Amino acid sequence: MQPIKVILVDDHEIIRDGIKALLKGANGIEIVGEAENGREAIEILENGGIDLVLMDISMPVMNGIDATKYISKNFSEVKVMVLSMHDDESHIINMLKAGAVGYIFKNIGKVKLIEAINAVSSGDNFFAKEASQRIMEHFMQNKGHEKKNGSLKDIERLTDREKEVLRLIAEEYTNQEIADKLFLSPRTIDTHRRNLLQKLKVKNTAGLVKFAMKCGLLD
Amino acid sequence: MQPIKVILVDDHEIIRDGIKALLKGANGIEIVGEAENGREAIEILENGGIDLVLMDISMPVMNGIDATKYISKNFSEVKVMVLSMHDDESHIINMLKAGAVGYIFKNIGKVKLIEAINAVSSGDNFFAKEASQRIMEHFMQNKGHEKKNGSLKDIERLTDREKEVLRLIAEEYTNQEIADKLFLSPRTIDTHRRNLLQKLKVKNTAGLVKFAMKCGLLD
DNA sequence: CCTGCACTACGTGAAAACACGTAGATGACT
DNA sequence: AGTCATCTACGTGTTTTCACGTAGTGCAGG
Repeated sequence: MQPIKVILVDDHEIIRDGIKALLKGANGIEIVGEAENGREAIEILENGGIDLVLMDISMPVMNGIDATKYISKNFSEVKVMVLSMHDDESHIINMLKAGAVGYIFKNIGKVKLIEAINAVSSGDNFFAKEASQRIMEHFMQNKGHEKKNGSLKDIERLTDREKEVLRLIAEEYTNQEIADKLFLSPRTIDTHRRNLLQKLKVKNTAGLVKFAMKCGLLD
Repeated sequence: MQPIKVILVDDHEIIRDGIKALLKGANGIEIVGEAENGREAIEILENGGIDLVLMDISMPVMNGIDATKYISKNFSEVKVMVLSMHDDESHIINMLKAGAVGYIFKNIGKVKLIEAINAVSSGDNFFAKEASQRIMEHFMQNKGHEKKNGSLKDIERLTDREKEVLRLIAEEYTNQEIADKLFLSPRTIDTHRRNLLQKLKVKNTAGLVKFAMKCGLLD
């Protein structure tokens, strides 16, 4: 079997050296190049012969997300596996959307790293524990959003006054301004606002506005 | 190391026998039970001691999707890996949403099966090639939706950092929380926020969220 | 009649957002 | 060599939101 040809993309030499050390003596895996940012990685890929890219996210010049987008569009035969320190949802989901087929963390061990490389190189996906959790959270969250019925159910639980206040909040007015428009006390608007937060189970103004838009309370 | 305790859930005995044959002699994996449907599987789980369920989807009495939902809600320490013949998107996505952490096919080989079991049992995800492709398609599809109608002129004037901050604002995080996620000072987030307000010519958080939604920065 | 709901409103205090100004570091571009 | 954009961050202060509790009024339905 041909060895899997891998390049390392990370702006820290220390990290690259660490990975090289981990993979030293691993059968069937060969590190054939290194790059300090996405731009350099793409230059290497243009010469061909690469199977897999181990990609960091935050890098100067061209970050991992943009690089991965470019690679999965222009070098579809090349697999990109993310090698990151960040386990926050936005990074993980963005990399998935960009086309990454694996996501592992920099504290990974030798055995697991080799497993992961083999998995993605043969077309499977490999997501480390924390990444998996975030992906699941993302799906669960969407599951909630899917309930347009749920949203519609919620909006029916709002009173007319509350809907009116919600609309004005989404139109960027402050409580004071809303109070003036409706000839009420700002305290009253505050109360409506708090009831809205509770009824819609959101944390703040941002959540209120998102709900208002999804329910078509605005144009 | 304790062996991984697995139960097989499939309504065809021949399949169960096949898997058992594949795993015969596999170190660290022990098949400790079998069930013909989701209901039976849950009964076994109630006695405890199970690490992993290899779950078919279409079964009589209680199907794999409902069983997986129940298991991931009530036995959160138990991993569910789907062992299916179907590679269509809806089955895969539904099982993901139900809480499955792995998805493999019935034509899998011995080595890969063991790899997959080890991966999910240690908390990682494992998705076989075709499943990965469907998941990616699902993400790409969402990506397509993102680009519907939006003031594209405006969004191009935002820097990457600003877009990232804007997205997190719309996800109901406070400046402090965003700072923690991005490893920055809250002051920096405040600055980005003010620059966003100015660039987008809006008055407050509500305006920022509306813009983010219109431009599809969110799901 | 009484109960529940919607709407109104106040007190207090903490947290967050908003509004100015300023400024160092970095890298790109000319 | 100098300008510009970007990202980072601090100081100070005001306004707004958020949290928790409380409470009067009016109105509809059992």
